[in-house]
Amino acid sequence: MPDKLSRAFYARPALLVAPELLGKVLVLDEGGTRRAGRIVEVEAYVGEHDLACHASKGRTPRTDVLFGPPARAYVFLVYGMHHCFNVVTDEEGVASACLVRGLEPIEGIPPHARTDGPGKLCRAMGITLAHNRLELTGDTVFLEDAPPLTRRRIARGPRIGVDYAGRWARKPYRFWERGSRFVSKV
DNA sequence: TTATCGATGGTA
DNA sequence: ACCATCGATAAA
Repeated sequence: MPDKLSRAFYARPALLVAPELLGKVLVLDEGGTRRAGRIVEVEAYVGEHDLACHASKGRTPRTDVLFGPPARAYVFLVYGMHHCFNVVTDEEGVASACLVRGLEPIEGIPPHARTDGPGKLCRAMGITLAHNRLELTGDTVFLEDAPPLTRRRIARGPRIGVDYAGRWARKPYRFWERGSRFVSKV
């Protein structure tokens, strides 16, 4: 049984955590059901000054969890129907997170469910607002350790869907496993 | 109390 | 290219 990622793993800058998340295993364990997938695509949202980060709108009931301690889930709803799952990173007070955008199914995911996109993977895993703010050091939602990807297997580019964020939209804060078919289509 | 707007995805 | 659909947010 692999180790659960500790608080210390998350308590670092999002840009450092993001590429290291590749290859790690996201697990949802509820009511006797265990669903798991290997992370193949992530984006870093680095703080209040990052105009693409929800925290740039200030500390509100929604963004509060981003300002809190690391190792918590940040789940939000976009377009009224799609959930997106993030892990909160860095020290308490630094409102940063990593968005998981692609998963390679490992366990408990329905055979035809797709996991190549932030909304799709949440549907496949059964992640909803009910999981928002949960401690990733707990036993319901967490990440399991796995060997890091070699640098040559990691590709990097601008984040998706944040064109409104000006120069922040162009920063290469998206990381994915080169060649994986579970990376979101754009 | 009401209006605006998405860190998307499915269909055409 | 269009649009479904709803919570958060800001304006009124």
